[in-house]
Amino acid sequence: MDRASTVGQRPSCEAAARGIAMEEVVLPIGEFDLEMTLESGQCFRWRRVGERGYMGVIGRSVIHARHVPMGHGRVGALAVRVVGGTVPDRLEALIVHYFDLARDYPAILRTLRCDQAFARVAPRRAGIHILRQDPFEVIISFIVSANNHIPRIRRILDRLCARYGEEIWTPFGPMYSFPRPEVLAEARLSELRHECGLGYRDQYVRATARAIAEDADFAQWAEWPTSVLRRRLLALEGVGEKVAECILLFGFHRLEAFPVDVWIARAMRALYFPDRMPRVREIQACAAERFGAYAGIAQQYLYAAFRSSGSRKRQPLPGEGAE
DNA sequence: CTCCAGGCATGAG
DNA sequence: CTCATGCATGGA
Repeated sequence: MDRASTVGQRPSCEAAARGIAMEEVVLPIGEFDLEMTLESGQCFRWRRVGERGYMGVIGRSVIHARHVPMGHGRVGALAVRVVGGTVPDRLEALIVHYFDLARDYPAILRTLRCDQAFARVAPRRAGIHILRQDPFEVIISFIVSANNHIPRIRRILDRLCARYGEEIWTPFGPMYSFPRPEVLAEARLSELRHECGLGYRDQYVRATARAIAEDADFAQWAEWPTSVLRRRLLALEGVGEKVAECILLFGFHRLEAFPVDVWIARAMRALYFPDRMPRVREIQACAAERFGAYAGIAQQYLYAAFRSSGSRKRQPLPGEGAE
């Protein structure tokens, strides 16, 4: 039978049209931990498939990635294939770039661990990488993240993509690209608010989408110095201090950016300000001094350590528990 | 029921 | 400049 006819209305879905027998690319990954990275709160749209697998959208490609443990060695590998959408020319290069696999995270972690307080609570293994996500997706995602729970952020973004993104067929069901700025710019507020569940953030999302859609220079933002870019981000509706840092770190790969949320404030207080709650400015100055150009990576390890250990109530700090 | 979530915009002092 | 308050929503 004619396979292509089943997706005839969507000629762009080459991977789907050819079935899922796409070749699998296997990459060495060192200490990289796919699960920790994808569950670290920097991205919201990857979803678990099976035991060790994850599926997500990178650009117009749907990627399935799974961790492959290697024999008796400590390090494993990453098995990746395209299961929908556009087939990239060089899948391996795309994956190395997206997961930042070429960077020496273990060396960075060793440097960060020179700080004794950090070393006490940080993991020994550099499992979490900073992804190279699409800037616009990160901007909208973290506007949505403000004063919100991660599970709900996920649901809101899923609905946003299903409604305004483009459908990409996969054997696991439909996936969606992230909506383009021009599309969100035209969205109806009531639809954003009630159908997508954005609540009072409806206006922030649309206004920001409009600002970016109308800014012919947006593609150049990635070339701007961090301080200039930070200013520009803060001018977007719904983007404050914390969200701007998240966008710098997760959307523009500025590894010195240091988002301070409630968890990081608790962590930094516990580590460096035991007898008082410092201001955000102090926390950032402290982070810049101690973690320098890789403050953002330190932040991710701190966030992971404190978020997972925290169930609302007073808790022993990670590291001061069982010793 | 209340409280909180990877905060922000706004207005008062 | 700093500080307090309201805010949509839904899970705990």
